Amino acid sequence: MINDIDIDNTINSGQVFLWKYNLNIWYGVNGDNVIAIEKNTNKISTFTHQKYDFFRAEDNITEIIHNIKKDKIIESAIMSSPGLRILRQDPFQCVISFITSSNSNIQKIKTTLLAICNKFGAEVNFCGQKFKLFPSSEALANASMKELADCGLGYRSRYVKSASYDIFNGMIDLNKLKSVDYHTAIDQLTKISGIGQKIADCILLFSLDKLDAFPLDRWMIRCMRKYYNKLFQLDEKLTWKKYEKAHEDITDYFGAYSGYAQQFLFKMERDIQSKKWL
DNA sequence: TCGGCACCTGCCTA
DNA sequence: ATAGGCAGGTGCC
Repeated sequence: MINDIDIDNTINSGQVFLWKYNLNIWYGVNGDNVIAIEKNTNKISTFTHQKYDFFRAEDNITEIIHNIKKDKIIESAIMSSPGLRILRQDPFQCVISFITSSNSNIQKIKTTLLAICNKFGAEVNFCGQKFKLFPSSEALANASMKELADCGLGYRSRYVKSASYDIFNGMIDLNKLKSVDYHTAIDQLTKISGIGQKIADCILLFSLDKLDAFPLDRWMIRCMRKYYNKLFQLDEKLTWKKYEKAHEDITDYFGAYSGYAQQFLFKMERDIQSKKWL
């Protein structure tokens, strides 16, 4: 239920970038919607009023935690971020967000995504404030390389443009990926230029309901090597095959909700290293 | 397959 | 304060 969710822990766990905090309320852009949630009361209001469980309040968190709690390490990760949830984001925004995230950092990702919204997104009024919505795939597919580069995308500009085009013209149907299994979905997503295994895992976990996705980024690889070197052997740098193998071993261990385990561990490790969030 | 390397550029740190 | 290295990877050879 919604009151079990800790908004600070959830927003500040590296899943989303277009959120800001003001006067006890968190505001976030999600596709063509803006979501406001009051801290402490967790009272939600949205721009479009559409019914959409963004915070995954309907997840049976008790069962999920019971499932993933396999050892002392994950147990302490769960304890240190109570109320942390996986979010259910707008798929297209999620795709662009994580293409943008490659070889970058949270602060810069946020700056770049804000620039993209400012340049291409529709302006709306909500809660007495102005917001820029996330642009459509059509808008970004038609953007010029210079316009995209001006947002700070750098060499990722062409990835954003071609991914937007692939999605706009229907070559990739993101919503359809919600109803296929993990492997089918990851095969489809990694066809998109600029999306490798790690970014595909993020998209699957954060927007396409694949709770068994376990993104293995630099931080998670470091984390698994630090705490789980007895259980899994993974190199600093993973080849395609080694990523697949590690992912399989890890999800065999943590189970169907491995993605939640990943999020707790990721959050814990970044907090230990005092890394900044939003 | 695997390993090595280039890559935009804003942010952070020494 | 300011220059230089680095950052939640990926594609290409």
